[in-house]
Amino acid sequence: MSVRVRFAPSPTGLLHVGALRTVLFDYLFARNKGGQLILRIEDTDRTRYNPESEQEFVDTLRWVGIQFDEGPHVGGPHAPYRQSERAAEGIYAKWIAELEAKGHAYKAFETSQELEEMREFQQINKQPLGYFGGDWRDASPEKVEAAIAEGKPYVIRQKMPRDKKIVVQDLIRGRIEFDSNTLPDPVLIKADGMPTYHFAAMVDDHLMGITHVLRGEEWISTSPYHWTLFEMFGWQPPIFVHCPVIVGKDGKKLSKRHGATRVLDYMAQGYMKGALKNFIALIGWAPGDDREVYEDEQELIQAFSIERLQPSPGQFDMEKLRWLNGHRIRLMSPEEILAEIEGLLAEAHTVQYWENFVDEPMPNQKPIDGKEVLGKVQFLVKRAHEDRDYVLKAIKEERERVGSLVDFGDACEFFIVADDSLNYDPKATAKWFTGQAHVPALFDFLTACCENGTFGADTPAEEYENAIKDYFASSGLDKLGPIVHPTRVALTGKTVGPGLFELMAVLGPERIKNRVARARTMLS
RNA sequence: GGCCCGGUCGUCUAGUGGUUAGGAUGCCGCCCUUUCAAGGCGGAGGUCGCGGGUUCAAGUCCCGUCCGGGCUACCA
Repeated sequence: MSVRVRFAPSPTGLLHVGALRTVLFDYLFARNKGGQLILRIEDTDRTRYNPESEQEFVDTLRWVGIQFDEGPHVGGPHAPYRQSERAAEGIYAKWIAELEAKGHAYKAFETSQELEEMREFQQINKQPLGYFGGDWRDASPEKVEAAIAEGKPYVIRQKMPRDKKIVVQDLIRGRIEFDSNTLPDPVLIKADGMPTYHFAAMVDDHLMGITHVLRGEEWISTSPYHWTLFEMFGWQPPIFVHCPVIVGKDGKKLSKRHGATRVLDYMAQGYMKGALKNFIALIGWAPGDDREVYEDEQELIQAFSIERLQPSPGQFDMEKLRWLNGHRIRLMSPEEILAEIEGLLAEAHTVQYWENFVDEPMPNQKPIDGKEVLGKVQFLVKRAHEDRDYVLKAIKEERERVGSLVDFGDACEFFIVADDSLNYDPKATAKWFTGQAHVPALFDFLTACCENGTFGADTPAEEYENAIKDYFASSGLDKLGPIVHPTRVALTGKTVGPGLFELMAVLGPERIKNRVARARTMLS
């Protein structure tokens, strides 16, 4: 039988990295097995429903490049794929009626206040918490009829078996045993007529022919309800796969204080979908050999095996993500990198993210100005429209020292900025300009080279190197540093960056001349 | 409290009775070099949560224990 898996988010908020990992596993598994991936929207809780949420899922999944074979936006043989719409079609009503007829479900008429009091009583008397039958599990038909006739609101509960060992099979943990006497009767249909997750998800999983249910491990404790529901209907249960959670640096569930949790925020920060997916797949899964870089997604799909999922929770290590992202950038051509940066800026969320960015600066770090970060990347793209070849050369030189796409904004800035608005780092000028007697002559030499054609428009880096080393030989200096460093500061305003000769070849004589002239005015 | 799940270098992990416990990241050093990186090479870092057992042999099997986490809603 063909593998069918589903991603079934509840549209209550944003799509975070934990959920991404679950869909990723769904996706990798489905593609590896040549099966189908289904999107189902679990919008049965009207109180928590967030109308923008579904769009968030669609945007995020589109960005990461996970496509569904069936779902609300692509249709399919089991439509509709939103549970609110399925409820309206009477799907759940039909199946709950069958369950009641079989005696596996019953109506319960307690008010929420009565349930509250019951819980308090249980707490005080150290009894197991939960609804184990109350007045209604074994109520006579007449009593139930009377309550209905009175118009009392009710829920429908699952009549859990008693004195029974319930064994749930989990693919990565094996048998999980529960004593049915510790399991209260869960609500299947709420007073508003809507099904709970426990009911709707299982009915749909069966109806949609789902073979493997991948979900977070927080569902383990409710899995015996789900398992027995399948037994009550006489349906073949799917294979349950409870994925471990992703936690933050302190071992607690990943939250805002660990950094971004929203998947789209990683996009905005310049992490590429391929790197993110590669990284996230490796939390809780490993191929078994020592491989961990998958440049080609097809290879990741091929390597993926659901049996190799791990049961223990994993931490989200930003440093490693950054490394993987940078590694991937280095594998790309400047053209590909520029295209990625342009694509990134075309995403509305990127702009929104940086414009509203509020940094929580670490103890002794200067805060990040989101608008400045964005501005630099936007400037890079703007300059790319004006002079694409030039910007590509700058990207090529800076490719070695970035961890994310947005880093190029700052890294390439000195290349693309107008000569008269280049920023000079005061510490750099203080170190290499002031009190350096040989620097004026050096600047004269550089200017002369620009004017006499030694530095031409197409002069390669090696010739810049030869010219400067010749000058060094005749200068009487014993180290190349005093020549190279002031030149670097004059041309870039910084002490760090690409190789001097390479960056000179990119800048060309015009810019070199202008910048040296400006630097000269800063000599004191 | 009850019921479940988990526990190998800081982190992600390999490992299914016999390995000097391997790889990656991060950290440190060396090489390269005009700087910062990148890259190459090397190093430190693990009494496999702890305690018992089984066995000639245990990270691997069994029991206990501790710690962490989840659930205990008419939320998912």
